[in-house]
Amino acid sequence: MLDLKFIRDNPQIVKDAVTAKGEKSDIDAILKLDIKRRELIAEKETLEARRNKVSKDISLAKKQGQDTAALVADMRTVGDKIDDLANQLKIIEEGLDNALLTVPNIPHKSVPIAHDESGNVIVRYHGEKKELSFKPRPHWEIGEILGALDLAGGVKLSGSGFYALKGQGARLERALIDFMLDLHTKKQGYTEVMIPYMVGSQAMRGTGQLPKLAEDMYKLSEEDLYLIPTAEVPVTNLHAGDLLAAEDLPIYYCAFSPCFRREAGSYGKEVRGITRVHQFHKVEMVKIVEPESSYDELEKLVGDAEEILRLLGLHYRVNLLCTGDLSFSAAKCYDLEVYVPGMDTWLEVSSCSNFEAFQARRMDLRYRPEKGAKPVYVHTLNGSGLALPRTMIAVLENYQQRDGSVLIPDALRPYFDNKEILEPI
RNA sequence: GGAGAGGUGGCCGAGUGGCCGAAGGCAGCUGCCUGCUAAGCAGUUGAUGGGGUAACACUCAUCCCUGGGUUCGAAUCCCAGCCUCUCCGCCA
Repeated sequence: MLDLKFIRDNPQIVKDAVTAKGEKSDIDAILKLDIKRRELIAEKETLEARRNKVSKDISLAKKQGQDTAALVADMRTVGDKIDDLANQLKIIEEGLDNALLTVPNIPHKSVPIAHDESGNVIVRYHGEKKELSFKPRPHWEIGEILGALDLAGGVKLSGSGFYALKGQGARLERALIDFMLDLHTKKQGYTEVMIPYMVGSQAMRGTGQLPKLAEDMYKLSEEDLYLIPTAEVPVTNLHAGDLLAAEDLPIYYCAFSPCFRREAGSYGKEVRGITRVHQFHKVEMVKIVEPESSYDELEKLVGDAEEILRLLGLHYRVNLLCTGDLSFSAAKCYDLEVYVPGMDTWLEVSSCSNFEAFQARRMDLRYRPEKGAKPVYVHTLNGSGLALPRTMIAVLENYQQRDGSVLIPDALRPYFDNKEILEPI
């Protein structure tokens, strides 16, 4: 959510941002509502001031035994008018709030302006494609050979878009999770948290999933609860409504969680295997920082995610998203994409974003820069570190051998009983 | 799920339907004082929104869990909901 005052003072900047992100949001309507709102406030408060004064007069007059019937009757009509104005104001403010929730965040100056993903900029590559002396298999074939992946089992249980891991596959995922969490907590300074996997609509609104992405989430019919699409939601909202002290910042959290996504409207090319599924695991990093440092923190965050890929020996690239590809809430975002030879494509395994004060304002998360100073909204960031299915794909497809066995990356072996290789079963 | 208690400022905590934005304490800030530190003394310190200002100042309104209601007037009375705690039941 943007500051209403900012929109009032910089309507053109906001309109440009709406256009650049390809969103629909009627800024002029917001400005009109804002004017109407302030008119109503002025009118209502004038009457309230009068009522407050006269009510005191009534109190005094009564003590002196004077007749107050006329004043009371008068105030009754004033009270009715105030109620009427309050009702009008409520309607206007509800409209205004709803409209404000549809205004996207403004892209940072360093974000390239373009309509679609063709405007994204690859800022760097790491490593290079593995030279394989045979035709690489896609991960679903490797998973079959290893007895690691049970696609049919997932479908049987829950329908398309669900899968099961078995044996070496399940074990490999557990090793990856442990490896990532250890790196974040022991080396990179993150505090591990475990959080609920269902959250209320207010939390979803806080991080910006609602109202826009309601169709992409699973919702319980009996309660006001949604299954989380990412740990970003509960972890960031842990501090919703808080007023933090300067020395509390920066806060670095990491969390392992399942993620649930309806992927409404997605179709086609990615249905094979486990690149796009309704439920998957992810390790997520969340940062709550002071505004001045948030862009430095974003670069560090990307570096922390990259470190995982480097330690796993994977070939990847860093993609700076252009305005048209940037999500609703983000001001700037880098995607990490890893090369997978079996599918011969780049897979997005991490998305690292700076939301500036956009989420903080929605969830009312502030801090006091120094003693006695006014509270200020913090900046929030998050990044995957990493999404598990695609990391699995990357390991399987990049470390596969001619016979279908898969070498375990060195960094992972301590987390996998010092095993070196996954053998066909 | 059943029975009771309670939800007040950064934190703890008092509160009679009208001089309550709210006592008191802690923490914070500003002075003073003690050769450091601790203690002590005096003063000061809420948020949000409107108006106002170059910016302050100033000013008005709202806010005592949330939402309704009663009243000229509600932190205070009534209703509903949410949450916390204690006891009981059930349970991985």
